[in-house]
Order: sequence, then structure tokens, then C-alpha cells
Amino acid sequence: MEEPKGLKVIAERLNLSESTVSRALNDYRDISARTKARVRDVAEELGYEPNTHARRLASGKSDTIGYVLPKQDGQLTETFLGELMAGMAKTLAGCGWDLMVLAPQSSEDELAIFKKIARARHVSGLIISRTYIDDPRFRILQDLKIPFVSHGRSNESANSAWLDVDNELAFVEMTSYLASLGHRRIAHIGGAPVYNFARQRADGWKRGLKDSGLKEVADYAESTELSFEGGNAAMKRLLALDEPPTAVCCVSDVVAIGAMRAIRDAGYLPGREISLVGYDGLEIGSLLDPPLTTMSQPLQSAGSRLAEMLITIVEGKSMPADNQELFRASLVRRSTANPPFEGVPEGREKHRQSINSNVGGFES
Amino acid sequence: MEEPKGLKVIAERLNLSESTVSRALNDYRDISARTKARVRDVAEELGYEPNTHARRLASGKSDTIGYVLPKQDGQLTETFLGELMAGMAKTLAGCGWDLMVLAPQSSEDELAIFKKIARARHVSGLIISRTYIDDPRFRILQDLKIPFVSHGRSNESANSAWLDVDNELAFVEMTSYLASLGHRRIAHIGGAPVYNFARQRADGWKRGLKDSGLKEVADYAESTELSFEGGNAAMKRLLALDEPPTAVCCVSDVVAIGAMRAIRDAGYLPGREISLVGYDGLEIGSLLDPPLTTMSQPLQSAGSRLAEMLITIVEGKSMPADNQELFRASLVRRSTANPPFEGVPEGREKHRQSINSNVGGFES
DNA sequence: AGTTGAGCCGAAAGCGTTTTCGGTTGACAC
DNA sequence: GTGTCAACCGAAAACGCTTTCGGCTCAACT
Repeated sequence: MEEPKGLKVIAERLNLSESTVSRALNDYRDISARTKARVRDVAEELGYEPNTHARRLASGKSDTIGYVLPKQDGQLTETFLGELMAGMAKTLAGCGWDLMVLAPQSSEDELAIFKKIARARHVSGLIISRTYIDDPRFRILQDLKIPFVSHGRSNESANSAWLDVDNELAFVEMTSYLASLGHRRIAHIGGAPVYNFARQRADGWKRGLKDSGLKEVADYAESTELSFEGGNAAMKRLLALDEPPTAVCCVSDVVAIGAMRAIRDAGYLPGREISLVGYDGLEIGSLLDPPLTTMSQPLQSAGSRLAEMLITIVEGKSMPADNQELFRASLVRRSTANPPFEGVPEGREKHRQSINSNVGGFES
Repeated sequence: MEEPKGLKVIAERLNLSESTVSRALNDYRDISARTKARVRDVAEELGYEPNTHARRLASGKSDTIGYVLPKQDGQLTETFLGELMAGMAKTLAGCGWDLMVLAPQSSEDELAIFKKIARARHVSGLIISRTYIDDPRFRILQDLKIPFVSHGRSNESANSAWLDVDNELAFVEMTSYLASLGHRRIAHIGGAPVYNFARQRADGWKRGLKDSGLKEVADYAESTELSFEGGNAAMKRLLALDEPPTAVCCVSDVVAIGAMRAIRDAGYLPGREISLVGYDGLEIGSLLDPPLTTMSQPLQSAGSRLAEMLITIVEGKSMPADNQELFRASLVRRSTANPPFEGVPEGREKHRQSINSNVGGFES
């Protein structure tokens, strides 16, 4: 049982040469169908599995792509990791490729990893996430001639491959949706303007306002860090305005949850006096009281598509710039977006009753 | 610049043989210190990076371990993935090892992957998570002679390597903590009894009761699925008892959040009439109102340790059974665990005021 | 002086594939 | 009967490294 399986034994069993066996297995067309079948049968029977390292050494290909873990920033945005990676791993496995994960500790470390890959070439392509508006990695990877595709765009991504969610459109829709409910004072709590998606979402909000014939009030454009506290603080500032907004578009669910708290602390009920929409589609949002209306993005399919794109690029079947795709986020209607409140303007009394009952369930 | 770097060029530059250069680089001791230094210098200067595939082919080692993604079950427990994998990847990288991720689609698929690895050996060890009480994978992997370590124990794990959190102890502490606050009627909402950790936690609760001199009431032992709805339903059942508990130990944060909702819906305030402790230390718990008291487990360090253990096993430096480690979870005091409520027994009035203010912060 | 042995290095045989390049058939047309 | 062209297959050279084995040199010991 512990015999050294290999092309050799198959060849001997069939009185063929190793090279013939190899080509039969790889479906070369100068091997007769009959021979191929015989070879495959024996290979099957013997439980033959080619030696990956030998194959890769000889062929010069690595059949491996790397996923660069976003630097942990303590947020719970990593929720998307599992799905994304599962998507990538599955389609890669379907093509016989491997997925390797890289976890840079810092930017310098990341650069070192890139350089090493550029030289060793044991990874033939990379997928990166969490892109910045000005993201040096695009230049670096291009200079190092490492094929890659990014999950998210950047100012530098014009002629590289990317897959992104149409953040701007998502926020246009979000804003228009709130406007269609009757809101006229719609604010935005955005993220740090280094992230590309943060800018896109802010732009979407602005365009959504314009599309709905609303004017953009400078005071309604908040920007904060992507955290609970950030959302909380930003919402407090909004509430302190002379004319607070009646609805708020939040750059992320976490920020929205922080904002919800601020709204509560001010004595209002989220979704009633002040409507709120988040972004990310975190499942946790459905567990809140009231459940958070949000926009959710496809993740598993994104991972899958990212892998596909990278493979075609690595194999030279397509150019990076021809691989740019925009996915759409979809509105998940839960309970924090409702028509403007018509009740007591001051609204300082207690509102304990839950506004609705769509609890804990996703609308896909 | 595009010259084929390799041992060869270094050897030529120094008038040495390739084999000497190789051994110099690998720190063999039959190479003089002086030669080693010269070789290293030139290697550095040339930006030499060994060809991974050639090295692995020649050495017969793969320097790669695989992490088996837990099958997605739609829960948000994947929060731990990012940290865990980062921990693994970092320490692996420190040793020059690679981390590959496997995403089985089903149990059969998982088995196929195992078999393939057993034959191809291009991955020299595995890390698995989410262990069941009776987990067939332990037997399978042992039979296939694939080195592995599990994140979590099992009935089958007696002589294999594992790293687990002392779930039982965690729940003993949790229960004792509630008892020390004065609670006498402490219930438990557990998980599906296929998961090993679910059983451990239930056992911990029982032992905690005993340690505190409390008797175990059968009605207080709930079991449900690991979801919001599960927690919600279980809590409703508990509330319907003649003598409802005044405190509840929940198998996970998600379950606890579901329970919180049930408590609220019944007109009580979580942490007031009924205390509640979760498990997982999800950051989201700190965003709730009131913030959820919970137990948190170390993740990054667990990933790191898992990798270390597996490496020593793969390299034959230690036996699997000698690699069994128990980590401790630590109590994160937030706001849902308080002394029993002494106020109006019926408690049907409105409780809007937040009980406390420890919002959004971890106590490590 | 001869012997031993440590210290250092080169030669060469792999590791298990892939892939190029010819070579051998047999069929078919001229 | 010569030539041609497919269709098939084998030989052999990589791929870039590791590792065993033996050989040489020079100091140290007898």
C-alpha cells in the first residue's frame, strides 16, 4: 500500500512510457482515445494523484493564488471573510487551484510579502480587499508584475482588474428610497475618506439627493470612523443641529447601530422620528430592536468571481483592464426606514413599543 | 534583471558548487562560517529567493498546512475566522510555512478532500474547527495518517492533538458569578447536543450550580439551535414556567440576543428582572442595549498556537496526544448580569432607562 | 614520521513531473 | 512502388533544488 505511486508504475503496468502516460492524463491530443482510457482506468484503480510540487516545478506554473487578509482593525467587518473566502476557495478548487492566505502585519510587511512573491513566484496572483482611494498597492503590484484583482476600486485602478459593488448606486437608491418615503432632510454619516468605498457612498448620497430634487446641506454630511462610537458621535452632532435630519444614510451597519443608540439616548425611536439605513447586510442587524434596514451585498459570488477573473488573467486569457465588474447591493427592508414621523414634534415621551415585527428574518 | 536567478548563479559568482551554496543557505554545519557569510551576502545582493516547488519536490516536505473552513451555516459565528486565520498565518509565515484554505461543500466533499490530501501529500497537516461530540473526522484523519489538530475537542479526540477553550470551566464561572450576585434560579439555554462545546457548556452550568449549592431544575435546562430564533424560543419557554429563572446562561451571544428579545417582549428588561450572560465575546454584544455580559475567548493566540502544535507534530518532534491545550475564556462584564431584581414583582411597566453606561467597550 | 580525525567542499543522484523532438507505423494517393 | 501525411508513442532533457557520499586538507595526536 505504501508503494511509491507515480507515473512510473502506471507506465510499467501498461507497457507505456511515462511521458505517454503523462500526456494521456493531461489529455494531449496526440494520444489515442483508447490509450487515454486505459491510462485513466489504471490511474483510477491505483488511486494515482500527481505530485503537486513536481508538476508545478516542471510546468513552471503554481496554480495558486493568494488572498491578502485585510489588516485587522478590530471591527467586526470581518464578517464577510468567511463567505468571501469560501467563494474563492470553491471555484479555485474546481480548477485545481489552491488558495493561500497571507496575513501582513503592517504595510512594510505587506510590501515585503509582495516582493517575495514577485521573486519566488510560488503564488501566481493575488486578491486584495479594502482598497483606499489612493492605494499604493496598485502601483506596487503592477511594478512587480504580479497579477492581481482587487475587491473594491481605487483612483489607481483604472487599468487593473477589480470587482466592486456599486456603492454609489447603492447609496443613490438608499437615499431615493428615503426620499420616496417622504423624507426631505436626509443626512449621511460617512466613513474616513481614505477608503474608496466611503467616498463612493458619499457621492451616491449626494446624487440621490439631487435626483430627488433635494438640496445638499453641508451640515448633513458627517464623516466618522467605522465604528459604533463613530456612528454614535456623528449622530449626536446631527441631533444637535437646529434642524436635525429626519433620515440618515449610514456608511455601514456598525455605524448605523451606533447612530441608533444616539437616537435612543436623545429620547427618540430609530425608525420613527428618525429613519436610518445601514450598509453591509450584517445578520446582526436583524437581531436589533428595531431590526435595521440595510443594503446587502453578494459575497460568496463575489469571491467566486474574483477567483475566476484572476485565473483568466494569470493564464493570459484576458487583460486586467478587461476584468472590471460592478455588482449591485440590494435593499433589505427591515424596520428602521419609515415615513417621516407626524406625531408630537418634540417626541420626548417614551416609545417602547416595537414598530414592527419583521424580526430576525432576512428578505434575501 | 530577468536573468534566471538560482543557486547556479550564486555558485558561479563565488566559484563554489551549487550543493555547497545550498547547504550554506540552509545552515548545514559542514560549511565554514566564512563561506556561509559570503554566500548569504551574494544571495542577498542578488535578491535570491529559492524556488518553492523545487525545494519541496527535492526535500519531500510541503511546508504547507490546510485550514478546513467550517461549513457555513448562515450564522454570524464566522466572526472568529479572521482572527483565527490571521493568528495561524502569522506564525506559519514565521517558519516559512504556508496556509492553505479548504472549503468543503459537504461532508462527502470533505472526505474527498481528505483522501486527496492523503495521497498527494501536498499539504502536510490540517486544522479543523467546529468539532462534534461524535466527530467522524478524527477517525478518518487518523486512518488516513494525516497529521491534524482540532480547534475543539470531541469524544474521539483522546489521543489526537487539540486546542480547546475550557468551555466547562467558563460556564462554571459564569454560573457561579450569577450565583454570587445572589441568583438562585439560574437556567441554561444550550445548543444542539451534537456540538461538543454545547455539551461542555451544559456540563459547566450543572457543575456551577452544584458548586454554588443550587439544585439543578430540569425545566431550566433548555436546548435549542444556535440562532437568534432559537434563543428567543427557548427564553419564551423559560418565561412561561411557573417559576421563571432570574438568570440565564446562554450558549452563545447570538442565542443570548434572541433571549434578550424574548425578555423584552415579555415586558422585562434584560439585566434587570432577568440577568443574562452570553458566550463568544462578540463585539456586537457591546453595541446592544443594554450591552451584553459575555465570556470571550482568545482567538488570535489560539490560531497561532494551533499552527505551532501542528508544525511540531508534522515534523515529528512531538506526538499528537502530547499536544492538548486548554485555553481559558474570560468574563467580559457589561450590563446584563446584575443582582436579582427586588422591585415590583410583576414588572410590567416600562423600563426605558439604560441600566448602565459601559457601552461599546471591551474589558479585554 | 605516521596516523587520525575534524573541517570543509564537490560530484552526482535523485525528486516526479512536463514538454519538445523525433521516430515508427499504417493508410492513402499518385 | 514511391511519397506523403496523420496518428501515435518513446527518449530525453529539463525544472531548481536537496542530500548522501566520498575526497581532500591540515592540524593534532601518537
